[in-house]
Amino acid sequence: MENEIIKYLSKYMTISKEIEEAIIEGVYIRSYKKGTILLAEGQISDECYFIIKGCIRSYYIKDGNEMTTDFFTEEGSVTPSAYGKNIPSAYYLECIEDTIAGVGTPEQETEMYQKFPEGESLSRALGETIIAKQQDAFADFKMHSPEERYLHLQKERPDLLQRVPQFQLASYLGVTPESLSRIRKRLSKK
Amino acid sequence: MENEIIKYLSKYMTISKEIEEAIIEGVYIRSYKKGTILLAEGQISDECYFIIKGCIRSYYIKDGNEMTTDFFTEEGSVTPSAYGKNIPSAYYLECIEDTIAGVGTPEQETEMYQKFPEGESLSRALGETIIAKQQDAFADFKMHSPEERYLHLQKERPDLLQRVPQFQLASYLGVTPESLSRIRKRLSKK
DNA sequence: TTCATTTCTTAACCAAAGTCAACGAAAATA
DNA sequence: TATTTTCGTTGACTTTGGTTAAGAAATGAA
Repeated sequence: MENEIIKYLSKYMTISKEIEEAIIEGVYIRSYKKGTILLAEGQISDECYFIIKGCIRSYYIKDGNEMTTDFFTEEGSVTPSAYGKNIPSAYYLECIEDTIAGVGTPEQETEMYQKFPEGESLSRALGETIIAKQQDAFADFKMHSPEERYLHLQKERPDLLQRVPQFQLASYLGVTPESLSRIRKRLSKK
Repeated sequence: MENEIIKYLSKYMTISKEIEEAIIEGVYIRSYKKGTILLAEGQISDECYFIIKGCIRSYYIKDGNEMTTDFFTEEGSVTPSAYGKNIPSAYYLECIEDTIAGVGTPEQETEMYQKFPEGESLSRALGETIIAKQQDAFADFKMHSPEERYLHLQKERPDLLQRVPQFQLASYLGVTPESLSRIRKRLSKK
């Protein structure tokens, strides 16, 4: 299980044996039932997750409606924006499938940084990559119509169309469930 | 001038006298004429900016049209997503006003990290803050109609409505210039 | 200042998305 | 399994935004 985490991190920098061991020691593995709320709006967040198996959804609640902002699946990491900051979270994190994840805490992170300062470079590099990806995703969103966004999702993350309820995909794509249904109908006729 | 940078960074962590001096030594101040392209699509980016005075716009070009993704003004920092990564930039950076900025380079940064490892914590903290802000902005965008987004902009960054051409605001808001014109007309009648 | 270019506004038309409501299908739960 | 709730689809209607085109206003350059 921990190997998955090392594999993931290796994409961003060379992981020494020592760091590898520190990570394996520090991170603990947990499993959650489908429907588990990992973080609720207003809560202080003190955990971040690395998904080994399953799917986590992040969403806001606006006017009583859920507004899905992202889906995280295998090999994805979820760091709540309020993580370790002692400020209440603006959004929810929910396991929409039975999920197994590596769980990290600020304490464990700080401890690791003290032992291995290189860890901080890693976090920084990872953070920069996330920023770049988010910028691209946002620009892409603005540049395309809902229909184009659906097609793009179909191409890039076809698994989501299978494993995620449609009304959650709808808000993720920035349309109503009715619209998404119509988009799918329109596309199936081509 | 350098004081502005220190003031900005102080929001995110305590800056010791030593770091302060290192920053002042390392960062150099430049001024750019309105219209200067700081970074073009396809270019390798090796500079990041801290705006002391002026305005920088980031935009993609899609089907020959400019697609504005952000405006950075006084006390804002601009780190191209490809900064220091040796990969070509996906977007442009342009000064849309005469601009004075502090300029940082990867070399200078690395040098600073070696002298002051705390600098890395600072970068990390700053990066996390940027990620959180981006997430919120993206969620907000999806949650609101173009009209609501315009009102929000009017409330949060009223200066932009004055200093930025409307067609650039339009793509930033995710609508055509014609639509933005109509939205403004609609709102003026209330 | 004058001329040319760019930007903003308006109008007409069309396509797409939002809204409201109804109904059947699927899934969760007792 | 039966019952209840949630989810997905469809239809009718309204609102909004995209497109195209034209002209007015502002901007910048000669």
